[in-house]
Amino acid sequence: MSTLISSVDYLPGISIDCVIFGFHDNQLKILLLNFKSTDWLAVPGGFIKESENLEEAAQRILEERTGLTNIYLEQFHVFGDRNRRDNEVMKSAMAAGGNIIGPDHFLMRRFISIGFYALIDFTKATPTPDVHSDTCEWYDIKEIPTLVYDHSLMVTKALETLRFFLDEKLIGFNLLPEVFTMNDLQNLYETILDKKLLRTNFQRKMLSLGILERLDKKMTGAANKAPYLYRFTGK
Amino acid sequence: MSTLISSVDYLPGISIDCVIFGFHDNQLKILLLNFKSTDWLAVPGGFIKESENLEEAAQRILEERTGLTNIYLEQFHVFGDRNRRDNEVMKSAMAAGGNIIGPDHFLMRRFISIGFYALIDFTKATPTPDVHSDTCEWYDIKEIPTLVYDHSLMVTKALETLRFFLDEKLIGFNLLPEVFTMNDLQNLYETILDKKLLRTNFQRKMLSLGILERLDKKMTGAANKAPYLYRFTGK
DNA sequence: CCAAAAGTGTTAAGGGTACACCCATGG
DNA sequence: CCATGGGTGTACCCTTAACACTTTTGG
Repeated sequence: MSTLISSVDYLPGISIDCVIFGFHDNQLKILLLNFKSTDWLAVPGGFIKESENLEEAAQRILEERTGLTNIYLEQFHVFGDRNRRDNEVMKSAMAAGGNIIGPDHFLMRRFISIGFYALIDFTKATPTPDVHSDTCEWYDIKEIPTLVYDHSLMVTKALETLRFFLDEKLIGFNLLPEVFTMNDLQNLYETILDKKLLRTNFQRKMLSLGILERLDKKMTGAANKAPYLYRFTGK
Repeated sequence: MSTLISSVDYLPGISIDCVIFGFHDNQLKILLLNFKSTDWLAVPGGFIKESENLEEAAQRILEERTGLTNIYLEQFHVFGDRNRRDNEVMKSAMAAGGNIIGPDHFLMRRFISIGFYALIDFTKATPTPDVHSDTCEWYDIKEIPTLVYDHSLMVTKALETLRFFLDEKLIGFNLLPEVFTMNDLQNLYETILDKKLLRTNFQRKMLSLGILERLDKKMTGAANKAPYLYRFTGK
C-alpha cells in the first residue's frame, strides 16, 4: 500500500504551509517536520480538498501532519514565485521515502502555496510525525536550520505578521493558563517581540486595553508582594 | 476562431483578480468589466502562466483585460471559499459570449483567487475591454453595483488595505503630477479616506514624513497667497 | 526590618487635534 | 484695503517612556 499522494484527491498546483509558533516559559519555537529519511526540514504543509474551505484545509493539514487538533490558523501571504520549489528536492525526498515519481507526476508541477500561521503553547501539544516524516519537533526560533524551498522566507514573514498583530490576536491564541499574572503576560510579549519592556508601563498598557479582569491575589510563598491574577474577558 | 480559454496555457484552479482604484479630482473609482453580452460586472481577472511569477501574471492580466500597462500591483488576500463562485454565472456568461462549455471544462472547476490591488490616476489610462467584455469602465466607489461571485468582498478588503497603507505606498502610486500643491495632496487623502482632514495639521504631518521637497511658489492668478509646489523626493 | 517583587505616581517628550493668527495675492 | 486661501504658532490632550516611590510578602 503506497502512501503516495495522488492528484485525484486534491486541488492541483496549490498547497498550504503552516508556520506554527509555540510559546512557553520565555521560549518561542516553531514546529518543523523532516522529509522521511532525509535531513531536509520544512514547515507542515499539504493540499486542499475539493470540499474544503481554505481555513478548514489548513486545520486538517496541520492535524494530519503533526497531530495538532483544533488550532485556529490565519492566512498571511501567498508564495508563488516560479522557482520557489526545487523539484530535485521533492524527487529525492520521495525516493528516500520509497516512492519513485516521474517528471510528469502531480508533485513535480509548479505549486503556489498559501501561508497560514498560528501561535500555541508548545507544552499543550504533542506533535507526532506523519508517514512522510521521521521527526516532528519544536525548534527554537533563534536556532532555525536552513529549510527547504522558500520555507525560511515563510517563517520570517509569518513572524513579522505575528509581531505586528500581537495585541489584537492575543486572546484567541490561548497561550496562557486560565488565570495568569501580569508577569506571565509580559514574558510572553518579551519573548515574541524579542525585546525587554518596562514592567510598570507594560502593566498600564495591558490594563488600558480593557481585555483583562483582575481576580484575587496569588500567594506564591515567595518573600515578596503577591501579584494579582488576571483573566481575559474575551469582550 | 474561438476565444475560449484552455487549461493547457494556465495553472489550473488558480486565478488572479485585480482591484484597480483610480483617483482624480476628488473622485475615487474602481475599474470594472462586464461579461460579454451580460450585465454581470467583475474586477479584471485571469490566470497564471507556467513561466510567470505572481506579480508578473497580475500585470499581464491587467494589461490583457483592460489595456493598462506597467501598473505595479500588490497582493492583499486570497479568496478560496468553496462556494465563492457560482458556476451557473460562468456557464451563462460563456454561453452569452458564444461558447458552450460542459460541466468538466477547466472553467467549471473550483478556483482560488489571489487578490491584487493598485491605485492610479484614472485620467492617465484609457481602459479598453478585451474580447470577453463589452465594457471596461470606471465606477465611482460610492456607486458600485453588485458584482459577480465574491468580487464585492474583494473590493471591500482591497479598500481597507489601501487606506491602511496609504502613507507608505503613496510615492509609488504616481497619482499626482510631477509637482503639486499641498492642497492637491490633501484632496487625494480626503478622497481615499473618505473624510475631511484639517488643512493646517495635514501640512505638518506630510512635511514630517520627510518625503516632500519644497519648490518655488505657484502663481495661480487667483486673489490669494500663492502655494508652494512640492515634489516627492523618493528617498 | 530587610530583600524582592508588585503596584502606583510623576515627570518629560512626542504626536495628534483644534483653532488663532499672520502672510501673500489680485481685484 | 479687502476677500481669499496658504503658512505658522500655540494650547490642549493623550500616549509613551523613564524612573521614583510605596506596598506587600516571608524570612
